[in-house]
Amino acid sequence: MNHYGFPRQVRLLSAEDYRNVFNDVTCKVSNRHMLLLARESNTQHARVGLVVAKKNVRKAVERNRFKRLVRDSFRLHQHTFEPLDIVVLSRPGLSDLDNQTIIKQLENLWQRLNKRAIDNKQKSSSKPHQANNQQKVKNNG
RNA sequence: UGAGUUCGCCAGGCAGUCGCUAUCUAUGCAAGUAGGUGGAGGAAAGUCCGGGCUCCAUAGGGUAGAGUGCCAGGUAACGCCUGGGGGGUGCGAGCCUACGGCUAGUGCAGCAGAGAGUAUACCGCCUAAGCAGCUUCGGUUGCCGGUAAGGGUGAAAUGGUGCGGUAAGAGCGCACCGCAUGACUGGUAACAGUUCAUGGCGAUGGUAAACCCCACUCGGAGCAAGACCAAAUAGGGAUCCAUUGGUGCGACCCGCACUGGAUCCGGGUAGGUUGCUUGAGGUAUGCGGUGACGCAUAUCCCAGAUGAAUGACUGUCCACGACAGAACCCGGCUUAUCGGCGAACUCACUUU
Repeated sequence: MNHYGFPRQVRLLSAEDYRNVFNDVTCKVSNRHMLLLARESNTQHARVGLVVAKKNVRKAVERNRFKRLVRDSFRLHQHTFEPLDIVVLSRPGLSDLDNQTIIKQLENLWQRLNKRAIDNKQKSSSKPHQANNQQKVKNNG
């Protein structure tokens, strides 16, 4: 088993996967240039998906660059994550940053996201009533 | 050596580590794993033209509408390219050119100016026949009249120069130049001409990216085209026969299809598969052509993703790396672009 691969299992593939995340966001982390949304995954590992709007990043080259950096950063950090479905969104001004700063910011955001996910887990385990409610919502949606 | 013109080519290299994708081989029941090989551009861009391909009807006739616009050729086709002609521009190599028709018709033209299209009499020039005034009786001034040579206005004032001619002038006449028309010669043609004849030239001003006329071209929609598999949902769908009425075919008409009856049973939204890369293909050589390009032979297979691959990091070298990312595929055009290299040619200067 390769520890730092990026196969199809760790990506969000269909429109349905994305819809699930957007409809039921449990963790939300952002800075000036990007926004991360996440919810608990149905799988045993973390998965990632990308939404880069043409409005925010005008040039195709820049969009590709950002996507590649996110994928690479995720690939290298994937085993530190809780099992989450994560969507990374772009914000305006992203194309002005160089590779180094984007990677640094991503590492920071990964950590914050992970921490929040763990906090949520502890909360739900300490209050089983609330956890049941969440379970119900999931089943309905 | 410097300045410039045209054409062509390249688009950081090398090594290591970790990845992605397609494919081949090995292994495995399978998921996969290991190894090999391929993996963005000259513009992939804008979507401005032209094709292929697919469906609509097998896209046929006419009208409307749109496009193109010197000539010839190339091409699958073009609004592209090549060669040639005319015009403009540069000392030159070259570059630019929306370059059919206003002697078919209709329309348009600010300011200035007397007059701007059936041209015009403001100043000036001429005239003393007629009328009127003045008069030293010679004339002179005004009206009437002639005149487009001179001034002035304008982007533009209806051939130019010279001589004759005249009251002053005028193609009014003549010579030369220009122009037009018709021959002739050369050229496939556009067109050209130290050629000939005819015309005095207020013929025939400009504007057609003004309507328009002429010639030629064009059916529409697009890979989210279309085909197949197929949860859900709805109750229809396919084939044959018949051709009065109704509906549809996305400019309109002609025209064509469907609706009716009989027989048969599947239907098709989410999602998936396919279309999807072997092609008007590249490279080399030879032949034909001024050239665009064509033909022949040999050889090569050179991205095919689909939440969307072709990257990140480190080291190193140097000229310190621009514009920028395929999405059905080609041919162009246009726009963006750090720089580097090569070839041919032009001009200037120096040396021999």
